[in-house]
Amino acid sequence: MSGHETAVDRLRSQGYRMTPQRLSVLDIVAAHTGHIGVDHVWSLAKEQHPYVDLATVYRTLQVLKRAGVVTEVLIGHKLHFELTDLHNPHHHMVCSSCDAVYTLSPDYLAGFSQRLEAEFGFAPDLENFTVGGTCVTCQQSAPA
Amino acid sequence: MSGHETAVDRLRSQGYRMTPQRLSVLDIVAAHTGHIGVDHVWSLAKEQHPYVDLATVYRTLQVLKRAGVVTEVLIGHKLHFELTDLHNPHHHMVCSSCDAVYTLSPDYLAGFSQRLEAEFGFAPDLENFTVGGTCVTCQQSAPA
DNA sequence: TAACTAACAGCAAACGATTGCAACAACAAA
DNA sequence: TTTGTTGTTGCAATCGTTTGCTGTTAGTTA
Repeated sequence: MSGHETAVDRLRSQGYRMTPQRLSVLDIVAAHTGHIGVDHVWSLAKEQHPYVDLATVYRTLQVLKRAGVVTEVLIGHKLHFELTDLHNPHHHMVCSSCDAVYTLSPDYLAGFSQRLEAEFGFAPDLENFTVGGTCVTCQQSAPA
Repeated sequence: MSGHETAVDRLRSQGYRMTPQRLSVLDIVAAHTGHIGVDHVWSLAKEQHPYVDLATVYRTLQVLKRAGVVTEVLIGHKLHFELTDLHNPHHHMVCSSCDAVYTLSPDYLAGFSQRLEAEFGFAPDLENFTVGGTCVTCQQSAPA
């Protein structure tokens, strides 16, 4: 019905329980193309569970993130989430001027990641990785 | 006396004004070896200016960051700052498990940065860049 | 099926950080 | 030195996010 039995299984196998609220949040993020803001998730969740608390939405999203089911993207000062696409992994570039989000192939960071692992034993969290900076458009419209 | 005339000049040339509060914050960050948390800056600043507000400290640090005088490091959920060392630039790795901070030579990201510039015209803000992840110690003590 | 227990939801309070506003002060120009 | 303008401060309110607590519920066991 929902198409993410695997996600539910992964959650359960890690000792998490499936509650109606969690299923709802998972459905919302899964149904949304691209990243979705927390308050947007909340307002959609309230349509199904009017008494669902914002804290529950936040906690659920962190649980889903920890389980590897969703990916976190920090846009401006707000957290967004998207369904983790195992078949098409990518990182994010976010323009700190206009909040535009660009996806980035893992190729761009593979070498970097391997060097950190090899030389420092440091395992970077690249799944929830975003680089901040300034996009082309904003560089042209507001030169230094 | 303070040893950062250049920093003060840089601020003034960008249209910023030098207030006692700003000088105080700048002195505190400059006198501190390594990164220092915002609340720590505040408590030290209050010794000289008892009525200085936390908002002023935050605003001042953002001004100093925008002017390229200090560098921002996100440790856990708290902002830290250090004097930008033009002679020894570096990035930061932060362990999300134990909050340990490691410095990283710019060499590790030079290629990455150049590719983003060349292929997307995206100018990453590498000066205030931190990679999150798990350090060696925490990987060993808490295996997956 | 009923009983148990660990995890969870809702609520409210707290956290770190940012912002709007009116009084104030730094700097330049006269 | 005085004046004027514009950036800055302190204060309080607010933002987005996290956390402690208590009653509730999912999933297990018998």
